[in-house]
Amino acid sequence: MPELPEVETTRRGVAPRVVGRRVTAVRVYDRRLRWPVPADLAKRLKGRTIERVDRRSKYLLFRIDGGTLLVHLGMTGSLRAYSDAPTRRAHDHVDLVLDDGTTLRYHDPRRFGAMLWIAPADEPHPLLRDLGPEPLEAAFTDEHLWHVTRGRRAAIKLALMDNRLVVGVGNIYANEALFRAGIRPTIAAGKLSRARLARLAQAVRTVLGEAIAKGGSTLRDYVDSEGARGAFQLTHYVYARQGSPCRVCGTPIRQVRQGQRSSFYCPTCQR
DNA sequence: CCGGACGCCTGTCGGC
DNA sequence: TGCCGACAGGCGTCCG
Repeated sequence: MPELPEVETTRRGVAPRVVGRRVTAVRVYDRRLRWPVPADLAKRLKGRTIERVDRRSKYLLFRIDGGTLLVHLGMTGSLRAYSDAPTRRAHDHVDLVLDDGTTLRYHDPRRFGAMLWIAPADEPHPLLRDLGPEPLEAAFTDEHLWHVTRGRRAAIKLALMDNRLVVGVGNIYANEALFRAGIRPTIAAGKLSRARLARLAQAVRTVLGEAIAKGGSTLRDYVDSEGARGAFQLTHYVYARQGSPCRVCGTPIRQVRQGQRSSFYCPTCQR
């Protein structure tokens, strides 16, 4: 589900609801996420204040005095802040209750997400240690993308989705960025010229930026911290549009498999 | 090191 | 109507 724009939208929605608040109760309904929710999570959090909410890649990092609560939304996860939480429904797994009565609820049908505690002694955490640059920060330069793709025979789309090269770009936005850059997803990364990679880096920035502005993409499950769906899916050029006419030239969009995932491209606009 | 495939899990959809 | 396989916003892990 959530790629960088959806996680960032969640962060922006959640932060003002939780920062400065003290955790008064923790309810774990189901510990069976990607890794078990720590048995002592309540002990770590209760009585502590949430000081900040950061994002690194697709991880949400709740900075709390004494450590960090790491939350990943996996494919189908969502975090919602309720002033008046309804009774627990199917796939609601964890509640954090705050001192003003707000309930921060983690919901995830497929349970590919995670909720972990990072103590200061665990830093740098293995999940965060080897991540590449943030695509919307200065470290993600044309030069960087060129450098890390030299000698790579893997397809450019798979390279874009490799978190060691650049983070946050999942299946939707990899496809959309490649369309905007006019690059076929199947081309070997190492064969692309500096100029084409510069165009791709720019496409990644603009696609992610526009998606954040529209609250992300909602295909099925994703909702933001207030329960609202994203709108960016309405402007997808290729993702899930196989057989439909390209919005630019009218050629039917093609679908292929790469690395067990679907790729979509316009055979005319992308070479 | 690199590249590719496999699970993890539930829900949905299309074909028979 | 029911059953069955394929597929879905991710990613750590294992294999060659």
